[in-house]
Amino acid sequence: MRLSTRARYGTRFMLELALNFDQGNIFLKDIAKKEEISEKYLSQLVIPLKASGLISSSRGAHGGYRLAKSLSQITLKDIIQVLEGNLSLVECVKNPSVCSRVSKCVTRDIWEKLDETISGVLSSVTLEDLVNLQNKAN
Amino acid sequence: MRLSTRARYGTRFMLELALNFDQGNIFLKDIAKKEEISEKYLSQLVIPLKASGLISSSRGAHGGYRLAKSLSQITLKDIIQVLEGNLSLVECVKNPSVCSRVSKCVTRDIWEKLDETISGVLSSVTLEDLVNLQNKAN
DNA sequence: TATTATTATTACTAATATGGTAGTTTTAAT
DNA sequence: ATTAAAACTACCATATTAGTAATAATAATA
Ligand code: FES
Ligand code: FES
Repeated sequence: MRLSTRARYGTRFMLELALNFDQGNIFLKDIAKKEEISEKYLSQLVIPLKASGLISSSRGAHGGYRLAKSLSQITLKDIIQVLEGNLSLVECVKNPSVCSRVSKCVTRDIWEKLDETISGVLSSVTLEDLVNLQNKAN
Repeated sequence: MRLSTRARYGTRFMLELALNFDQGNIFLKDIAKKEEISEKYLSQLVIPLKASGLISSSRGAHGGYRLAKSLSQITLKDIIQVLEGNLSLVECVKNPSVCSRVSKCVTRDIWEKLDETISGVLSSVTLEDLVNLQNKAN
């Protein structure tokens, strides 16, 4: 029950974009250095983030990445969902066909409740919140 | 971010023990059959459950497993903690030494909050609750 | 227009975790 | 002694995770 490095690194990438929201395009290279994340690995994570419309990019010199929405419109749930694929702790909660026991399985009801709780927390935290936390810390 | 089969199978094993709390020792073999779980695999999961004091066992003929505490004293958190080792979604929350960035990392605060929320839900559900849910369903 | 700096794409790989199976030994009741 | 169960030990196949490497496409600019 671990959050993948994809989700964690991706969140930190998004936070860096948020902290530099008014600076135009930011180089992936710079974020990788600042956050101590492998540049090549990070460049994989950015693909689904772009495909989902959370960020946009420009190629070539003076290229880079930027948020495609305002800080308050991007939640942790958005980011993690894109990078982990499916937020559910247990496959059969969102995809009942994988379990033959769905109708008689009490534990499934609990996993479902847990999923909803986690989603609730993640969707309540926006990039704006993270930026505010960061600023308060400094 | 998936709950392991260890945790899920183990929970179902514990639920079966709970449903038969007054029947004395229950054979692992019978639970494995009823819950459609590999007998050999399940026999690995009971080792930590026994070591943690949640269940006890008897060998030999007329042996088997039984809960070592009352239904209301065993929570899902107890069970999953034993089978997953560490409930934390992110290693550095409970073990700060693994991350060099702990002091300046805002995301860690969020992961910590999320951990607490999950623990809260899991420790609020006892085997007694599961048994009641099961009985209501039938 | 050649150069340069960036993102984009593709392919591979090492390490670890997961989800098992198989066989043997110990124990306790009959 | 026999039998039926848990306990222990060892192994294994597969999937996932985390990462590297090389190359192509693109866009600014000198
Ligand atoms: S865990 Fe899927 S139905 Fe029980
Ligand atoms: S994730 Fe461990 S300190 Fe940021």
